[in-house]
Amino acid sequence: MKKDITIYDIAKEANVSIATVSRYISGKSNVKEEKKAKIQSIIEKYHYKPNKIAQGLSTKYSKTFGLILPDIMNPFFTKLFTEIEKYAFTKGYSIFVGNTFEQTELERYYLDNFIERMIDGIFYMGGLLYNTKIDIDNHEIQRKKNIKPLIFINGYLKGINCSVVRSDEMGGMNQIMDYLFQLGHKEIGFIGGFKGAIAFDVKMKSYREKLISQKIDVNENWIIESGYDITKAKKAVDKLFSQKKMPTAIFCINDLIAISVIKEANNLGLRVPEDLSVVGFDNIFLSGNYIPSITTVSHNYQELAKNAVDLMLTCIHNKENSRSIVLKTQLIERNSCKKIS
Amino acid sequence: MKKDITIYDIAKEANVSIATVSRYISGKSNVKEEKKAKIQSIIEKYHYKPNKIAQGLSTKYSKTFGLILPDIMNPFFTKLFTEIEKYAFTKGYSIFVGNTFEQTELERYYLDNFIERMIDGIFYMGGLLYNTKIDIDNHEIQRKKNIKPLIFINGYLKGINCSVVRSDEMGGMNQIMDYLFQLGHKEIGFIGGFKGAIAFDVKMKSYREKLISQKIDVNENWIIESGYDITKAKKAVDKLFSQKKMPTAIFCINDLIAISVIKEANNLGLRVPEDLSVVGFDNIFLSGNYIPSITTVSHNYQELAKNAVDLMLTCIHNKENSRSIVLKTQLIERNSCKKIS
DNA sequence: CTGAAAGCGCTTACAG
DNA sequence: CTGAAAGCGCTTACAG
Repeated sequence: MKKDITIYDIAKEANVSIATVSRYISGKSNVKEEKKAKIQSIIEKYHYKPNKIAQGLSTKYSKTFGLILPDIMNPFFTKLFTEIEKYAFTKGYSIFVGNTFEQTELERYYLDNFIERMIDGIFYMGGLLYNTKIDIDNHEIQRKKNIKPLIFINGYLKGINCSVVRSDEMGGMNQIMDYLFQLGHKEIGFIGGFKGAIAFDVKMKSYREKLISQKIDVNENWIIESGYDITKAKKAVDKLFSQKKMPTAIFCINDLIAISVIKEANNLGLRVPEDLSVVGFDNIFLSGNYIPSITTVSHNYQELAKNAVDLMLTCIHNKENSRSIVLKTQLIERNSCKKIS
Repeated sequence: MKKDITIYDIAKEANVSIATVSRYISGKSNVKEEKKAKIQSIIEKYHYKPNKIAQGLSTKYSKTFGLILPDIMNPFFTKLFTEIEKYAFTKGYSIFVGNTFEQTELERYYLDNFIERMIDGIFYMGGLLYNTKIDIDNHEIQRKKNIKPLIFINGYLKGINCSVVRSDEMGGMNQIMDYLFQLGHKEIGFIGGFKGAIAFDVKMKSYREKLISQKIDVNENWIIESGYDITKAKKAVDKLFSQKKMPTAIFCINDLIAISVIKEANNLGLRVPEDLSVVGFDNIFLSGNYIPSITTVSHNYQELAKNAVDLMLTCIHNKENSRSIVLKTQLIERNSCKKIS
């Protein structure tokens, strides 16, 4: 563990001031050509890298973002994280992720931790968003938002005026419903999520409106709020399957739940799509590799990430007012649904 | 974006020096009770949080770790990351992840980035480990290792003397082979990975030794090195399936490949396990939810993470010499293998 | 184009 | 138990 070499060492050996070295490295000011060459060679000689912590303290920008999400084991979030991380990296930013496991408590810790670490902005994609008791915490987030730019991805908190970048989940859900109608389904179940979370509410709204538009009664027994976690879905499925009358198709709030539904149907001797049609949401990389492959709605992950980061960057530098960016979704038709008569 | 409040503001209002505030917060020195109370109340009043960037610069410890891995979309890595992040957080550490997408180039950038960000230690679980041309880069890692503690998780680099925390993959693979033998399989294929990577070499060693111990000839046509990525497995499977003679069982280097194999078998009209037995490795959360559920070997993720972080902590503070910690694996028997006669 | 100096927000010997 | 001061490694007006 040898001593780090600093800008002083470089300056000394190059016979210039540290200011000159700093200017050369940042490229923001002109430096005489001979000096440039000299400095560069010494930098290379020692493999010198400027200390970003020191830069951060000095400039007040740490070049890091914080990312709050409820469960990075869900490939939806893993994918979004990956895309954000990849794109942010090209802009010189690194990411801290706060995996809240859907615990409000942990979310608070992370938020504080991010502030302590001088992150330049917060991407918020879950946690409280998935909690119905959000009101209590509004002021908490609100305070953070007053300190650092905060951008919601695929959701928002009531009462907080923030920029948001999101998929058109309403549109996606509408496509799913239309698709199921087109296949002849009128009896459609809805599994997963919790009331009060945007990801749920939006889809539920479409679900009800679409059914009504087809003059189909909503069967409340076919709506089961069971969260987003694959481990909790089994029970929900059993509950649905124990109904006297079963729907012919089930919409699942995400692909993980869809997998769980298909798996449990299989355990109970029902085949998908022969005996039951199932559709998911998110188009995680596994949905195409499941048996059967799962019909779902895809987000444009890359664009979501790019837009979120770009928006964050303008928020940081131009203090821009809150904006809302909505991206198209796409129905991915695969083999988990069957036409019925 | 209001002005951050600092230790100076607290000190001023409490009528003490910043040193006293600092001592109170760190808890490392005694501070008179009245002052404590006063300071505490002011801290709470302003929601003051010490700036970790400044602390880092001052103490030389940023309280962050860097984590290098090849593909966080693979639930094996997501899980390991989650466990490390969770445990490290309890110790006050945050994590930067460097997702290399198996590109040596990116790995170098991340390594440099970590150093620039003054991370206190590096967890290394992939990237170059999965690259056969590691020799070229040895000195690269070696240099980093001389700057910061570096711990390998589930692998190591030849020629680098480093601490490593790993699963007993040899033992796990032996269990798999014994299990297959016990079910009557003698014709066993091997899909995934690349020669030169530890995760592959160890399993391959067991594979060959076990076959030989049973006096079974190794059929080189049944060994297909196709990497670790689910998207690249399909071709490998097709290649194996186009053979005149097929094995009765296939070992897959990880569960993602196993999923891919089962899926492709299914596409080709073969049923698992009736027509073909398949076993994976890693016990990702999906393997129990696939159809059929997949027999695999599980790592003790939580212990792996805990041991790695604890070891890192002692490396940082006690400059301890390199150690090797090996954790037991466990065969998880599910429904992807069949007894044959 | 360049350098001396102040400042970013902390910690920690040192002296009392 | 406490404070003044130096230092961590940078950046950036300011003056030239």
